[in-house]
Amino acid sequence: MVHSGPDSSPPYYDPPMVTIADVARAAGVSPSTVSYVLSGKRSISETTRRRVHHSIRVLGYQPNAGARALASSRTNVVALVVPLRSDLNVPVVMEFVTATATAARTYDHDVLLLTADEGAAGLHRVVASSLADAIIVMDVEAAEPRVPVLRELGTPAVLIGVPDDPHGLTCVDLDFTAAGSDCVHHLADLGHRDIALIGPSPAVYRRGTSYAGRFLSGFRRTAATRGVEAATMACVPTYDGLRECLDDLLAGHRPATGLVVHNEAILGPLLSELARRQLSVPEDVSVLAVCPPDVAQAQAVPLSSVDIPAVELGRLAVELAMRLLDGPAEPEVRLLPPRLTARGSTGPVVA
Amino acid sequence: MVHSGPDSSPPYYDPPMVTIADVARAAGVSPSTVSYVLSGKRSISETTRRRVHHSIRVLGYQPNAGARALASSRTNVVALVVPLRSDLNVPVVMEFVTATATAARTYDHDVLLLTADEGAAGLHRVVASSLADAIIVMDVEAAEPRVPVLRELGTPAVLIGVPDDPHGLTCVDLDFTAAGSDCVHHLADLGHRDIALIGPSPAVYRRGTSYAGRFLSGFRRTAATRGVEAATMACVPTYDGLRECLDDLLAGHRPATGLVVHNEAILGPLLSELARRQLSVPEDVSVLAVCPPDVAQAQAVPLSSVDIPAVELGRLAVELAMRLLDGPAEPEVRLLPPRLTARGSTGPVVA
DNA sequence: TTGAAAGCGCTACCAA
DNA sequence: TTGGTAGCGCTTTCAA
Repeated sequence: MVHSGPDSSPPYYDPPMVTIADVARAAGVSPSTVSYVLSGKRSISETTRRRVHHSIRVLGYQPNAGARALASSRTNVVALVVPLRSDLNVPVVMEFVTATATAARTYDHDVLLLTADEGAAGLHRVVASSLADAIIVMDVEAAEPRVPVLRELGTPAVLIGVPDDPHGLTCVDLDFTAAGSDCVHHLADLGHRDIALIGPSPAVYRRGTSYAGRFLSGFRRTAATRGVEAATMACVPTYDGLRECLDDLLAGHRPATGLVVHNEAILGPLLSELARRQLSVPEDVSVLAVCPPDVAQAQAVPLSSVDIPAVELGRLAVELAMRLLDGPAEPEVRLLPPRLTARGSTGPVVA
Repeated sequence: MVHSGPDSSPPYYDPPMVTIADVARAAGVSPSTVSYVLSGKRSISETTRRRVHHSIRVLGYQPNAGARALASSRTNVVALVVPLRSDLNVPVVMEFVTATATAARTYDHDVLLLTADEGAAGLHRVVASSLADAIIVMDVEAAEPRVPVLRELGTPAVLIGVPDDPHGLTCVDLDFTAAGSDCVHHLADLGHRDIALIGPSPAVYRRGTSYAGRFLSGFRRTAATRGVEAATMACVPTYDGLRECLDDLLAGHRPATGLVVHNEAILGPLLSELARRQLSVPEDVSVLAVCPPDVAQAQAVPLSSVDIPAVELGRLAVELAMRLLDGPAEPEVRLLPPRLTARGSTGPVVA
């Protein structure tokens, strides 16, 4: 006997597609009426609306995305360009990605994922093929090569980060300049006269990553203002890299008593290494991190930190993108004010 | 004087859309010919092909995705469902996501991002609205609630992870059972008689996350075979959680001399805490991790580890999805054999 | 308040 | 080897 029954059915068969015409027929109205019920673009009598909604539910109707995009020139998709770099803060990036996707859904949009390695060509492709209505770009550099493309594409776009020339573009970010400044103030207020910034990987600075430079300049400027001695070092995110940094920063005749760490990946190693060197936090050295709150909490010593509000930024980016889609809006650079939370890893200098 | 000039132009204007008809006209052929040149679905004379390609390049033509999807019932998009959980291994998830996106591009596909919080409804939505041709699902649980939906949708799908009943579904994953087993063998071969597994968060086990259970059972079974004493503990991924684990595992009259760590987030804290307790690795205690190689390398002590091949898995998942799209294919569960790399954190028991 | 129907840009069938 | 053209399912004008 030949195999038969449910198991011999082909693995994939097309499920019966329900169209707007099916709904219209079932509800006893015209397709255009169904369309208008869905879009709300013209007034519909209460009874008609109910009948239509009922049919939609019963038939399990879902508008065909392609057809809708073709007819309306709106895809209801936003493209999100994520960095591939591993020297970036992975958890922050991931938080951002999920926040964006979640926020997009609240506006009835989906997210198309682009990787940064496609570069400007990727942006072109997505726009020219009408795959998305708007673009959100992460990991923006100071001299961002994608910025001119974005401008000439004329597609609604939101940058996470601020390039040197944000003219005509919508950007959101944490106010890293203020963050750098706040960190210095916090430590200076506690009496520290010798502080140090342990920054991201040299590669991050080298390619002019927007936030790194801004944090650095806020840090330096305020250090000068407050008259504190401030060393700054890029730090390769490995245990050895960190060790080198510490050797430099904690040696000498005026070792740093306060460390600002703008490099999430080495927070753990830093605390281990300090412990190994018999330095206790915050008695011997204060540690102030720049990272998401949950990361700060999870360390061996809960860290005082300036939050990186990835979720808020994601939400905000989507919100601004939607505003751009709704019609011409003034380009703006929106910087969220930093929030510093003391968690016990920073304290007064012990004489 | 009223503002005028380039600056007063509206921020977004529709760029002139180039259609297949434009290309056809420019090349002096019919639209269908252009279409066939692009799809390769029928033979085209060399001269025609060249003329068409030339026009495409000159005009900068990009096929409209919506129109193409509507006409061909193929979106060239795969949906990727990512977990939102923060108790998961974020870097692994991110590696996987980027690997998937990159691999998809090599097949001329894009990736639509879905978050797991949409659940089965999200799968429904994407399929019913023809947003994607195939679905890749991460973070699969043993009694995966999305599995029945996936089966009845009949859409090509690939799971990362293996549910209890993978019947009719295509799955890829690391062979975690073998991985658990290999870890025990490695330590037993080094002479360890008392070993322990520090696993993922209790929440991960509680919801029956596929890989966690399989690793655990491989670990236990082999421990029994080899006659070694094997403790197993779930570990909340915080410093305190870890401390508790260690208190349990290293105390008693037969403390563990070998630790297998299937919890990436606590690797750093673990090493710090061991150092704090004056236990050196591997002299006093061997540590064997399950994590991506770069994470293992970056620790204070480079860790012997079983690799989690996120990139390979992403590629493979896409590859299998593409195969499913090409026509009926046998469902299969593809488990990658584990690879254990010794990096010096595991050694013989010191008597 | 509703319907009819003309496309949106592309694919793929039917002809040649 | 090529062209003509009928749709794919939807939105949106134009008319009633």
